[in-house]
Amino acid sequence: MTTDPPRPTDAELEILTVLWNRGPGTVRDVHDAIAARKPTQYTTVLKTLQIMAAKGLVRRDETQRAHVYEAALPSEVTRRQLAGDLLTRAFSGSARNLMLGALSSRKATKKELAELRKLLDDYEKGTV
Amino acid sequence: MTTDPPRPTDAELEILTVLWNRGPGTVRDVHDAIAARKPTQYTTVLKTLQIMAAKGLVRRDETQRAHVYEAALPSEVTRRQLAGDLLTRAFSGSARNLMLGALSSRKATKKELAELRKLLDDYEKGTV
DNA sequence: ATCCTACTACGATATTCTTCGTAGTGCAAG
DNA sequence: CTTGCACTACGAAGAATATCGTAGTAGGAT
Repeated sequence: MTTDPPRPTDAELEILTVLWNRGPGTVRDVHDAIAARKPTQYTTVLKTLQIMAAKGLVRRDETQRAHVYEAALPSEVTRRQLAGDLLTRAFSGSARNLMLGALSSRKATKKELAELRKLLDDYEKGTV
Repeated sequence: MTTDPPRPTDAELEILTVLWNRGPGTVRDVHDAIAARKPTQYTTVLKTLQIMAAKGLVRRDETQRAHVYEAALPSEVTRRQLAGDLLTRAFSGSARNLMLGALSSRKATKKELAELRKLLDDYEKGTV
């Protein structure tokens, strides 16, 4: 039995987001995506990806000279972990209060509220 | 204009939770609450509270020999910050997906789902 | 006055996080 | 073959985190 990968750090989550959005990619791919938004050295991304591989957060395919990295877990699983973690640590398990915090952190559109209602319905039906 | 206090760390959040639940208290108070759940040295809590005071996460009343600490911000504000932060960093701003993550991290009761629906209604009415 | 206890202050350590520079290597172009 | 480039490996350093031990002090009890 292997242990679950630990909760990703901020920098790691940023990289995971790129891998989730674009699918598996090389360090170059990830770096380009991140450097487009903030100045970052190539080797910083490389090193972080190596650490993430050691932690089991990403898998690495070394058959090519430029290794190809892939998120070890689908975004849903990691997100569930993060949401559940915050729910426990900061909200004493109250989903209601977590949602309230999220909603009040910024304006929610009517469309989003409708989505949320539908989600509750689907959840109750077991559709999701 | 003062800067907002930074996002609390795990250990800091644990202490804030005690202060939110019990109101202002001494290091002794906080330590007793935490040590009841996991072995922790008194001075660890003391040191962390001192650091938190320096960061502005808590306020300190030194008029008594045993200083009295108080959360600098109400739980709602810090929680909003944390929820908003996770919403942005891990969920690309999708409240729907954050809620899905929270719900799927553990079973939700019928009562809780009702609470959530009511929250959406209240939010739409501006009641909350 | 002396002693004991509870308290604060603070240094120190180990670990993690984040970033970056340097060194080494394989490969393709000339 | 030689050169240059893109890539990996890795050490290092600085900041943040988390924990604990020691030293010093205030104040009440004897």
